[in-house]
This record gives sequence, C-alpha cells and structure tokens, in this order.
Amino acid sequence: MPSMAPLSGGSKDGTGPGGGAGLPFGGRFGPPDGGSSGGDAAGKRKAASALPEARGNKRQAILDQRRALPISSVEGELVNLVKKNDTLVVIGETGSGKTTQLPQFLHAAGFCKGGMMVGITQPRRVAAITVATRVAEEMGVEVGKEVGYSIRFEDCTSASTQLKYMTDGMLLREALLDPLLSRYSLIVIDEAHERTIHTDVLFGLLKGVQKRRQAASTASTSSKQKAPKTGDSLKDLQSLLATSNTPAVKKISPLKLVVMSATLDTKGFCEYFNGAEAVYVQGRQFPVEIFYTFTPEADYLDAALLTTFQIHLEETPGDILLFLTGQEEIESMERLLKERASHLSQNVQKLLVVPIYAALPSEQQMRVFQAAPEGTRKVILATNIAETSLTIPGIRYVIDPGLVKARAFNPRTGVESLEVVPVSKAQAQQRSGRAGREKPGKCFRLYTEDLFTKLVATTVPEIQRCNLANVMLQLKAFGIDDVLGFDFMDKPSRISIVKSLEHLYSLGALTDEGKLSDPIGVRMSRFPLEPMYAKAMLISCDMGCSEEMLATVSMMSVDSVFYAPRDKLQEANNARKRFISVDGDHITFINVLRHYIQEAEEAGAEAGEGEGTSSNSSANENKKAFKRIRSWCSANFINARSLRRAVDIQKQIRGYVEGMGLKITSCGEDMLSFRRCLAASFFLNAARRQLDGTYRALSSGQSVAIHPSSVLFGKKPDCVVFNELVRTNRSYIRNITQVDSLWLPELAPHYYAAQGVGTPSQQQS
DNA sequence: GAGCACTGC
Repeated sequence: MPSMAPLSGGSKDGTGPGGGAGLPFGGRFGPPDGGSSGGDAAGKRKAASALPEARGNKRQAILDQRRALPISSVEGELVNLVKKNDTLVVIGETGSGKTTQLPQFLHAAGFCKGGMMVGITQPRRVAAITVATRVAEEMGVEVGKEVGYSIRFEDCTSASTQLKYMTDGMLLREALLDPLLSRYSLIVIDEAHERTIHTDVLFGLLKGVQKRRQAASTASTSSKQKAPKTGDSLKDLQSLLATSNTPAVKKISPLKLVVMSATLDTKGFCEYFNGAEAVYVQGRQFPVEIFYTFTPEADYLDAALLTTFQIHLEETPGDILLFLTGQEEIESMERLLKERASHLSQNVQKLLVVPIYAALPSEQQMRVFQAAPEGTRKVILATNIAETSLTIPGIRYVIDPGLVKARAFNPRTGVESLEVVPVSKAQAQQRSGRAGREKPGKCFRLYTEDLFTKLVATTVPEIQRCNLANVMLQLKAFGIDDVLGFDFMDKPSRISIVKSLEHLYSLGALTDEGKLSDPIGVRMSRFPLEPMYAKAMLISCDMGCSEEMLATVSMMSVDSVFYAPRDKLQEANNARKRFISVDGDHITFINVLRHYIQEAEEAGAEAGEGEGTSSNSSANENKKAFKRIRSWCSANFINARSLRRAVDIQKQIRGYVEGMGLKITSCGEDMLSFRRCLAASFFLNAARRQLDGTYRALSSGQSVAIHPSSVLFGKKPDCVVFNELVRTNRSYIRNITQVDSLWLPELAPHYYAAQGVGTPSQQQS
C-alpha cells in the first residue's frame, strides 16, 4: 500500500524549561528527544439534542468529523487489503479513528451480508460500550440493533446486529459455544499491543478457526474430502467439524482477521500471523516534548514534588498528571503537595490536588473530570489507571517517575506479589502521550535518557506472569489436549503450564490421560470463575450448601468489600464487628452479603410503599432507595461498587448452576457442614499451625502467617483453609476459615495421605 | 498488627 504517512512525531527542536535557564529547581532536565505517542480507542462524545433541526446539524457535524479523521482518506485501500489478505495487521496511532471507522468501512464493503457479523474485541468494558455507542450514532442507528455490544452482565445486541463490539473475554466465551465462530465473517482484535491474557489466547484460537474454516470452505467447493487429518492439537475440533452440524459447516466461508495495534512493534505480529501484511495509519496527536533529568534522582518522590512546583510556577496554563505507584504513595504525596501549596504567595495561581486510583469510591473518582476553577491549576495524582483506562481532559504536563506496581507470580510456589518495577519504553511513551491529547504538551521523565534506552521495549505479556489454571481449563474445553504445543505468540514457561495442569488434575477437572473430565471438568469450564471456585460450586451442590458457597465465591471474586481509610481505621474496624463470624472470613463475607441484600430489599419495599401513579414519583422513590443503600454502605465502611458486583456475579453463577440442572440449597444454620464443604473445596490451600506458632502451607511446605485483616488474626486456629497467598514483607494468607485437620484426609483422600495431614500424599517436589 | 497496580469471564 502506498501507505499512509508515518505517524505524527513530537517536536525535535523544542527548548526545554529545564535546559538550565532560570528555574527555581533549574538544571534538572536535559533537552528533549522529541518522542510522543500512545493512545487509546476513540472517546465518548456528548449526545446531541433530539430536535429535528439540531439532528440535521448533528449528522452534518458527524460527517465532517469522520471525513477529517486520518483514516478516511485511505478507506478504499484498507478495504482492498482486507479483501486480499486472510489476516491484516493495522498499526494505527492515537487519534487515527481506526476503532470507530474501520468496522464501518467493512460494513459498507459488504462484510456483514447474509446475516454475518463483524466482531471487534476490546480489552475493557467501557471501551466496548462507548465505541459501539459512537458508531451507532455515526451510522444513525440505535445501539443494540445494527451496531451492538456484548460485555459480561450486559448483552446489547439483537438478531439484526452486524457490527458487534465486545470484550475479548466475551468472544472467548462465545467460542466455547460455537467453536467455528460461524456467525462472524471477520474478527477485529483491537488494542492487540496490550496483550491481555484473553487477547493472547484468542490469537492462537483464531488462527486455528481460520485453518478449519478454510478447510471447510474448500472442502465444500471441491466436494468430497474425508475428515481432516488428525494428529494435530486441534483434532477434536476437526472431528467435531467433520461429524456434527454438517450442512451448516459446509457452507461456511473463511474467517478474516484484522489485528489492530497502537505500537510500531509490528514484526512480532506479522511473523506470528504467518507473514501477514501490515499497514500504517497516521494518527492525530499533538507533539509532546520529552525531558530527562541529567543525573539519576535519589528520591523520585522529592523530585516529583519539585517538578510539580517548577511546572506550576514557570509553565503556561494546563493541568499536570503525575504517575505514582499506589494508593499509599498518592495519599502521602497529596499531603505534601497541599502543605507546600499553602505556602505559595498570594499572587501565584492556586494548585488543586486530585487523587485517582481504582479503589477510590466512584464519587471521588469523578473529581478528576471536573475542570479546575478559574485561576487554578489541577494536579492529578494517578496510578496506572490514567495510562489507558481513563482519559482525563485538560492535561498538558505529564510527570513520569518511570515506575509501576505490577503483579508478579511464582509458578513454583503459586505465590503472587505486587512489586514496584521500572516501566517499559512503550509504557513511558503511552504516559507521555497523555500530555498531547488537546494541545502540544510536555513530559518530564524523572530519570536519565541513558536509563530510558535501557528500559525493556514492551511489558511482559500477561500470559507470562500469571496463574494459568483458568487458561488451561479453557483450552482443554476447546478440545486442545496438547496445551504445551499450543500456538502461543509468546509461550508461557513450561513449569507454569505443567503446574497449572497439576492443579486442574488435583481438582478432578482432568482425567489420568490429561483430558477434560466429564461431567466435572466440562462443568467447571463453563463457569466464569477461577477453577477452584468452580469446583467449590459443584461440591457444594452435593453437600447441601450451594447457597452459602454461591455467596462465598461471589464475594471472593471481587475486590475487598471493606473500605478502611487510614484516618478512620478504628471506626471501620468497629463497624465490621457486626458481621464477624468466629469461624472465619468466608462466613463473615456471607453475613455482609446477606445484610446488604436485606437492606436493599427493605429500601426497595420502603420505596414501593409510597408508589404513586406518575413515573416521576417512582423515579424519586428509586433515588431514595439508592441513597439509603449508599448510606448503609458508607456507615458500615463497605465498598458499594464491590458489593454490587458481587450481587451481579451471584446472579450470573446461580443461572449457570441451575442451567446445569443442579440445585441451589442452603444448609441453614448448620455452619459445620459448610466449613466441611470449604475444606473439601479448598484442600489445596490448607495450612497448619506449627509448634512454634507459625503456619505451614501444606501443599508447598512454605511458612505463612495469617494476615492481620483476617477475623482469625490472633485467634491461633490449629488448621485453616485459605483463598489467597500474598507476599509482601512476608507471606500472608488471607480469606481464611477454621477447619478440623482430620477433615482433609477424609474429604480429599486423593491428595492427603490417609494417616494424617502432615504432608500431602503426592506432589512433594 | 499490615497495607492492596490494572483489567476480564
């Protein structure tokens, strides 16, 4: 393709504020290297008024906006390339319009004919919703009709849907039910550079689907051909293709694939997709000047503080975005900045400090989107959440200390930890790009240019740094038995795969031959849960306490529901007391969920009592109920967002259980039965108290301690099961329930030697 | 007596 000019670059010749010239903290920064980049999907725009006249104007405005996008000048070429290639790699920089426009081009070119769909995956739920909404608006249709989206808990599509935006995890789910993705003519994997675990699994899977649909379509044209050769890892699906559903399969057309990425790291993608062609689409991003420090900073927090005031006192208006590693760091920086800002002289503009991180309650998160008052500069203290997940308007200055808190995972021990590590080059570029969304901006990297060149190019893909039990279960469910030979773009370590297979085997999900067991493994793979929780649901159905386990796995699947701000710790602990069970955290969580649901029901009933005839009054009643629940949450120091999510999950899992023909039953007050069920479910995570008072995890033999946030902290139970093993200063277990040590060999005899619970009967290594 | 980046089904 005569393609498409290179992406717009940063300025090469800017003179930096640091360059030595008269700054209060001068001499800190060297000259710019002129880089700029980064970006995310198209943002949400305001819906226009519904007045006919305004609507006409709106349509014209939309058309103008679409035509102005860099991608629209190459529509014809792009469509031809898609037609010509089975797989096409599209590199589109920020603001190119690829996410909203390319699917519309494909729609116009006839890829949705004959009831077929174009599917577009996104790593995040919000992106799927906002982009689908925008595209529907541009096409002048209602969301959910021709253009729809599908995310967990919300399917906004219909029989007439032709462009379907969805989370990557959702497409994986769909592939379980329809292994050939027979309703799709083309799949677009967007934001492929983010390399989420779902995206990476999809890569391998879709390559397989392409192969089989190719085979099916040529088989149907060249008439008879025997079942495809077996012997490769996909033989199960191939035989499925050969035996079942024959008429439909014969008609199937080949599957096209478009992989869209924001980085220039095309080589890896093209090689992986069998030498696929790549095209570049120019972006539209303002230049961002990059500054480095001349020497390494001993204390990056101090350097960040000084740089903030340097910008504040010397630079033109525009808000500042400072990247920090976590909540604690943000809170202390907030205090420091506020303290220093209070000493600013009267004739200097004010500084407004706003924190944002995922655990912050939503009302407080919203503050970053409010414009600062006249004559005030806003400084936003953010975690990685501001890197991709949300775009904050008004940012012209980015301060990047070059560090990030990332999850690490030791496959040998199964221990997870969070560690502060240097960012990758791609991440640093993504961060600096945040300064050039609306106007030219500046990015101050609190490290030397030499150090930048030594950073790794891209972040290690998620699939290489987390627990793979779920992924392996899904692959087995797809009929891929040879998981070690699966076509990963970046293969996880062998030990990591083997360990997760052992884990699945211990749970009974795999047979001695390593195949998915039926019905246990098959059922487990259907649940949108960690394998251990999926198994727990199945066991609890046999043990008569599935209602309690349903509440437990729902609560275990969300972020901590207890919200304890540092300054109100005592109050929060007191509030928690009313929910506590002496048996442990699991039953405590069940109590929280039950109280919440009861409160919500009462609030709903109270609202219903005063129900009037007008919809207005019922809306008010809803608002009242909502308010009551929210104040109940804050009075009890409970994170409302987490609990709402737990309720959603509970509802969804209940549906799955019932769909399998299993019964949800409660054991009532018989918590002994429920604790036995917890022991039977979580036997892989058991720990026993040693003579010296420490605890020993039975499966790995490592020494662990009960986390102080557990209700069993300081209670010295003899034997416990737990759900989380996290390493910080030492190894802590969290979410714990007391069990009788004799239950373990009784309920998990295949794992624990019958004579006792000193050690498991296998897996000693 | 400690501390939890961010997503997703």
